[in-house]
Amino acid sequence: MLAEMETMAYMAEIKMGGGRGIWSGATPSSCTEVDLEVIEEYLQEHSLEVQPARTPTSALTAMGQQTHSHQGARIIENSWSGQHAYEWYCDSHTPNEEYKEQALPPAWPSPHDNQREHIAYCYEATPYIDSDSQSSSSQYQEYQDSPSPSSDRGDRKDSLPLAPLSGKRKERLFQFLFEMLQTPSMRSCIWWVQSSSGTFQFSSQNKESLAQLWGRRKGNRKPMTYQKMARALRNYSRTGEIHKVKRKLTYRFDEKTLRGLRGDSSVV
DNA sequence: CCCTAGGGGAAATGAG
DNA sequence: CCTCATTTCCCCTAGG
Repeated sequence: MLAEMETMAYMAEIKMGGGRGIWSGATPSSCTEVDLEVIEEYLQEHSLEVQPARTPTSALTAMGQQTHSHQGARIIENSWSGQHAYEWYCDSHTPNEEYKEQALPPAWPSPHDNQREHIAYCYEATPYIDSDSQSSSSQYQEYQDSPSPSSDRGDRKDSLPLAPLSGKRKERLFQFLFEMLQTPSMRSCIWWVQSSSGTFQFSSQNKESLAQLWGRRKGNRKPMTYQKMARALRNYSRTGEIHKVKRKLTYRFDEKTLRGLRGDSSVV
C-alpha cells in the first residue's frame, strides 16, 4: 500500500530530476527521459518470461497514466546478445589502445512505432559503432581465462546460491541487472558490451534511471542512486558475482554467475 | 577548479 | 537473535 505512495514520490522525484540534477546536465529536453513508469510496466508484462512469478504488479498500474495498450511489446529478446563476436578488450596492458567498444547501446534494429513514444531512446553522446579498428585480441582473453585458474566446481553443489537454499530469496542485484540486460527497452540504460563474456555497460545518462528502478523494486526507504548501486556492485567484486573492467561504467558477470543466470531459468 | 567515475570503510537496514 | 545482501553515508583518489 505504502509502496504505491512512495513510488509516486519517487516518480515525482525522478521526473523532476532525481533531486540531484542528474539529468539537468545532459538533458537536452528531448533526449534521455527513460520513463520508469513505462519501463516498469513493460517489465511487469514480461517479468513472467524472465522470472516466473513475483512482482507486486500494482504500484505501477496504479499510476494512472500508463501507456495505453501495449500490443506492440514485441521482444527482440537476445537478438543482439551473443551476436557480437567482436573482440573488445578491456585490458590495461594496452594503455594506448582505447578498447573500441562495439557494443552499441542505441540503434535498434528497427525502432518502429509502438514504443517510439514510450521511451525516448537517448544515446550516449557517441554511438560506439566503431567495430574494431585493430582488435588485438591478444590479451583481451582476460575474462575467458582469468577465472579458470582456480577452477570452480567441486566445493559447491552447483554454481550459485541463487534460488535453492531455502525457498525464496529476494531478487539480487545482479539478477536484476541481468534481467534488465534482457530487456530491449532498457537498452538506453544498460547493454551488453559482449554478452558472451557477460560484459555490460551502463549509460552515463540513464544509469540513474536504472538505479531508481532497482531501488523501487527493492522498495527501499530512499531512492536508489547509481552511486549506491555501484557500491553494491563493488561489493560484488569481493564476493565474485560481478567484476569491474577498466572500461568506463562497464562490468562483467563472473562466468559462474553468468552460467547460473542463463541456465537457471529453467531450473527454477 | 570542476565534474564524473571509481573505491571502500563502516554502520544501518530489512527479510528470512 | 542471527546472517545475508545490500543500503546509506561519507570521505577520498584519479583523470579529463
